[in-house]
Amino acid sequence: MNLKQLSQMLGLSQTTVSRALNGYPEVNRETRERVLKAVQETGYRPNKAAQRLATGKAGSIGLVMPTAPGNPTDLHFGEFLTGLGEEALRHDFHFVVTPADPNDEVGALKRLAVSGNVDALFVNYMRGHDPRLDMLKSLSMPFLVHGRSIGSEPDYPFLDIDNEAAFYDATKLLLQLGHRRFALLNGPMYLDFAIRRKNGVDAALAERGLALDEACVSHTAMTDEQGLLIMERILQLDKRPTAILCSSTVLALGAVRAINQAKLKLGEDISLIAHDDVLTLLKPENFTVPLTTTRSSLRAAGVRIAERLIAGIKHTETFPEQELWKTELIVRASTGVAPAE
Amino acid sequence: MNLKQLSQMLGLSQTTVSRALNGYPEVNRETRERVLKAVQETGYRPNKAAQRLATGKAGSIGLVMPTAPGNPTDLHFGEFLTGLGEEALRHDFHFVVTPADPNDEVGALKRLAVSGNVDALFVNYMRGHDPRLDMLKSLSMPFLVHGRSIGSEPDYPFLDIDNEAAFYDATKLLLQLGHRRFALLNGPMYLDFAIRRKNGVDAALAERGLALDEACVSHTAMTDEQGLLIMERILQLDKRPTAILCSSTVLALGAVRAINQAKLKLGEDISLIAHDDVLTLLKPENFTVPLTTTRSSLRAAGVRIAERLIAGIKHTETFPEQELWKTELIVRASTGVAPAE
DNA sequence: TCATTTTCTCAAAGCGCTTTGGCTACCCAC
DNA sequence: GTGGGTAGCCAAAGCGCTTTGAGAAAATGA
Repeated sequence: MNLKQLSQMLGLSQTTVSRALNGYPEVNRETRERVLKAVQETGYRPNKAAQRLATGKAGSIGLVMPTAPGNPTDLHFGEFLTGLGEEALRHDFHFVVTPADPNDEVGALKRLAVSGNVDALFVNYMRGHDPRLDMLKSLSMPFLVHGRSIGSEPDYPFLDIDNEAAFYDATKLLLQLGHRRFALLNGPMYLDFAIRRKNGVDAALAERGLALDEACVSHTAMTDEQGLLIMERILQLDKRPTAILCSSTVLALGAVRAINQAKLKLGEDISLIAHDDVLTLLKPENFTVPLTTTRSSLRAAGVRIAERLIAGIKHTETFPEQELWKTELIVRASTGVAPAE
Repeated sequence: MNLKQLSQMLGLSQTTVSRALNGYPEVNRETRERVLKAVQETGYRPNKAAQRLATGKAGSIGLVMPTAPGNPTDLHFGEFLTGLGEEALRHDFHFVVTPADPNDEVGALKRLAVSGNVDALFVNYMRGHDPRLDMLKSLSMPFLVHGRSIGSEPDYPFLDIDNEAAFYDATKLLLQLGHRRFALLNGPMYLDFAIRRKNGVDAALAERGLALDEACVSHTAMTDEQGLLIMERILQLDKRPTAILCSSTVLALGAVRAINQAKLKLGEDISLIAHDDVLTLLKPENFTVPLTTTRSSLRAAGVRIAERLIAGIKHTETFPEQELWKTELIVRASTGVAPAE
């Protein structure tokens, strides 16, 4: 069933039927009702590809899903997607998800953009001096960045959390509790958020004339396995740190396991603060010793980003183009006074 | 840059350029190379919507993502999506993901199908007597079901794991270890896999003249919170079960927490077997007491399903239309001899 | 009453691609 | 030298929709 058939059935022109469906004013009320009724009965749905071709709009948001054989599933991605979906649902939007090798994200994004089946693009996993930014700016298509790109002119629309402040505050808290030796379990070094978080830690330590020991800083994928491995290594250091900062509760999961295995008491022998993306599965309060965290909901970010992208497509974007969310520092039992030397 | 411009630039007709690009034989080798070079230089990409309209094919797989405000993110969905993506990447396919309220999956699926921007459909979270099946069969579009639908004629293409056998075997093992009182922490009752798993347990118990106590069977969302709650309740029963079966390691995560809190020893005071979807984050071997599991990789299923769907679209499907994967029963430390009465 | 506006409808063009069917050379064989 | 075959190219139709520009009918104003 297509427009032609439907209009023949009704004895109307395609024009009129199309207008009736799209809410144009120049259609008689009776006629419109007749059309709507016929649509109900026949179950007619306009062909999206044709609509897209004719209008240039398709009600869809494009995004690249980094994936490679063997790579672990990213919990954070799923949580974020849930947020996007929640909002897209309200507007009858859908996503076009292009899987891409993490090393070819710029290529994948370009293909997606020129393919002509998305109205807007979204990018995340931002890197320092991210090459995708120039490409996005050259396109005449709305886009939104989750995160930022240190080293690039901040003249693009983004939503980010204040990673530097989050880790500055967390470090400050630990300093106040008397800790002097710190470790940082961070995400991959090339990612923007990892850079900023480290900057936050560095800044807070510098104020006290302290610095991170290189042996106590790691930049890895954010899996619990990595957390375990690195923490095991760190715990074997001569002068082991008493304060641990983790870039994700997923890393913390492994780190805590290592701490337990070493028979150390979390919150007494060793303190830990993790960044909490509010992952459904991994609640910091559900750890045997509830974790102190810096918190910011990834899912909420997804909702907000979908909201802004859709507004951008409909040209109703009135929100500020750049948002920086503060994180909350929530103190639970994994932080305590530094043990005596 | 579109076909018309490109062909004018080359002094060729659109036909010839199109043919050159799509590998048709009736194009001179020289001409083809000239075209390919021009494509390189101009960065021309065919408009997908137009291609779709002209050919009816779009290189995309449609799927519905169940989501509702407040609903927890489903870890299993993400893991599966990773698998789909991994395979789609190899064939330059993408997904069109429509978020939908879990109560309107059939409607969402229909919209997706008639929208004309997917070549094939995929459905999961199958229910008993699933209403989507009739709809799918009436469509002339390839589709594939992950799971099955008990109560419906099995005349549709599917990939499923042998849930009944998995839980039959697991129960059998526990029986052999001397257990007599069982509990089952299952997924939602209306879902096919939950029904079959319960059937498996029932069958194994029946062989010994035993049966599940209704108070020891739960049907809930598969979150760790639910696992905790239910396990806490079960542990307070007068004659508490000594053997626990869990439909997911996520449920087991909560259940184990309850067991620990009750100061019971897993594998001694109480035994537990969980189904392991091989979630990246939740490895059964990483539990404090490694879990005995029935294992089948959700991600591998994703890869396989993408493979079959794409083959179906390209009309090269030669695989069996219906696949039933066996699960592995892997014994670790969470199962032990039943405690003396 | 006629001119003018308003209301409703339509035919046709166009979005960017693929594909059908036809056309022109050119070659070969008899 | 004619007929048939093949290689290589093209014009035009068509996919299903939206939108432009225009026209007929009805309503309005003087």
